[in-house]
Amino acid sequence: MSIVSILQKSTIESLSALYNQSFTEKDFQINQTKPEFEGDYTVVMFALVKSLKLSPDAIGNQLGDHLTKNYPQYFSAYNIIKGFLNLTVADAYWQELLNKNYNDICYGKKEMNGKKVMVEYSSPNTNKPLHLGHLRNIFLGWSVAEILKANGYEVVKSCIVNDRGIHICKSMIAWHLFANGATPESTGIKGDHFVGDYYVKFNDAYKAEVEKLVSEGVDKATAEKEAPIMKATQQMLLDWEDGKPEVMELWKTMNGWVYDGFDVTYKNIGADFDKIYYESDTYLLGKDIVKQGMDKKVFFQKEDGSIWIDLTNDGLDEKIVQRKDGTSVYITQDIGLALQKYEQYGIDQSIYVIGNEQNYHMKVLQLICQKLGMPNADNIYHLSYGMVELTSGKMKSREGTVVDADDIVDEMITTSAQHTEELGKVKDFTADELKELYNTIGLGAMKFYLLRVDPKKTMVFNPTESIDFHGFTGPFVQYTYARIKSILRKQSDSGQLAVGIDQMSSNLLKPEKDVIVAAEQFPLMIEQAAQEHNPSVIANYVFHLAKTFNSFYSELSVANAETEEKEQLRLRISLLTANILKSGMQLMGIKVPERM
RNA sequence: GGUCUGGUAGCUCAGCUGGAUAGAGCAUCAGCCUUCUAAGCUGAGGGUCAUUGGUUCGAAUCCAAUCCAGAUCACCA
Repeated sequence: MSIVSILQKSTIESLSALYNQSFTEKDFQINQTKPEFEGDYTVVMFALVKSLKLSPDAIGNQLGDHLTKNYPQYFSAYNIIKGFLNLTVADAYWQELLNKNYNDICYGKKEMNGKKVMVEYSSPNTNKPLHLGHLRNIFLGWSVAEILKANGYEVVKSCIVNDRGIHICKSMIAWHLFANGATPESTGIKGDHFVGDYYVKFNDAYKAEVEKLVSEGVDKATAEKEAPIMKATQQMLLDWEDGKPEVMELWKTMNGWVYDGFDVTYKNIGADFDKIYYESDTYLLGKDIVKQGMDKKVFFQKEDGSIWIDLTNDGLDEKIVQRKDGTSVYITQDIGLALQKYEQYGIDQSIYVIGNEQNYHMKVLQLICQKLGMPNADNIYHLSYGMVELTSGKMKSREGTVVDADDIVDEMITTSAQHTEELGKVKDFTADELKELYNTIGLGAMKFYLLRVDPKKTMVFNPTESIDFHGFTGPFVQYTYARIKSILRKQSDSGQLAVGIDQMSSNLLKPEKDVIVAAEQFPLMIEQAAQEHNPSVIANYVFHLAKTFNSFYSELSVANAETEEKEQLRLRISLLTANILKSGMQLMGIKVPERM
């Protein structure tokens, strides 16, 4: 149990003993004591004043007295300042916490709880390579999956690949027209980029055709419809739906190139999936559901034959679920897939990592699932994240301001290599070791930068800032870890960690205690991060712990401690910190190096 | 126009289930490497928490209105 819970419980018990009144945790507030005051945790008295009809200071005195007398193993001293009861937590508590957990690499993680969650993330189109926005999505999805695992959930990581449709046909047509049989192999271009280039070529050609038509006197709307390349694309989509062999062949080949490219990127950044869905398999799902929905009178048909749902009572509009020609729309297959996920995996919760531009869509999807009575509809959760913008504004593919995922990752790794070489601390590393280190640092910087911000907020990507390795960054935390490992290596050589220190003869010094206090909060942070589906909780925490440790490191020596006992204590503090930094970073998909 | 987000230091962000003098990092300035890794540490300056009203012993935090920015409201996906 955390010290905050202990304090809550014992305060409730004390208040009941003192005043014969019962309270709950919600009746008073507990905060960490501000550094300028004496104490570790603070009970705020004001909320109790009304029901107890006593002054804040009077309650504080009686409560502080009672707590220190009856729970001496937890609270050793108190003071009252302006209605705030500041309690000093007994060294024995911190001591015990440290001794119990210092060597536990699973510290903070929970037992399996028997619940299953699916996290869907990444979900790319197969007509262009991944970009910075996908990276935020992927890192978020992966991290949330890890955080849920740490909280005891079984997690299935999934991905829906948008591999069909008019936009895919665009790059196919462009390849057909302009490639002269070129392939990724023949050009040496990575498959996803190769296909993406033809998507761009399509748009260029299309634009030129439209302009030409307009200059010939055709009005713009007609020109956009009648441009030959667009008509060819639409024909290709029909051919695809008919399963025309040569179209299917081209489609498979080009998607294959894209998947080869994606695989490389995923591997580089350490992303993976347990289940991949393809839209070409799922796009017909949901047709049965439309029928069922009609029977249940959830849906209704208009005179032209199209099928709709009326969501006006829920503050939304009417939404189409099937076109008048009987084909299904985007949301219909989503309903089908939502049900399929549940049927295949029996998941208790279904998380969708999707940008906030689809808030409306996801709200509609959940409402429809609920109205259809789908078993887990209430447990659909849209992890809605904000767009990544540049300092110059939004990324726009048409203006070529999109930051490519492979490019930015390469850049981060190159920068980490330069930086590491300048510092010259790992000159004895082999080429392979160096490569691994550069990857660890570069990717660590990248992931930390994207995960440290609250997911739901729009964030600004500043290239210069993102490759900074100082301060609130991944490399800072990695560096702190490497420093600790350096201490531990030296000490374990001399077998130091064997000696017990269950009884301390001297008090904890401030820097020592600060680190333990921070370490004690790790389990709460894992819980909070899971509740909020928010990896930035972990990023902020891990940074705070690393910072606290660095202060400790600069003020006190482990190797040359005043006494044997202090040396042991500090070794344990160091080991505990290292373990937490490692598992905390792991929750964000970031590795930590033994040396850097 | 309807709905939903957001507005905190020069910049990027914490804090938002109400509590003490609003915190970090970057940038700027001043110190600290003969002692466990200076990718570090210590300190300084920097704020009308968009604005106005309300609720409260107490508001960056809750409520209302206003201003500003963004998203969305397709028989597109």
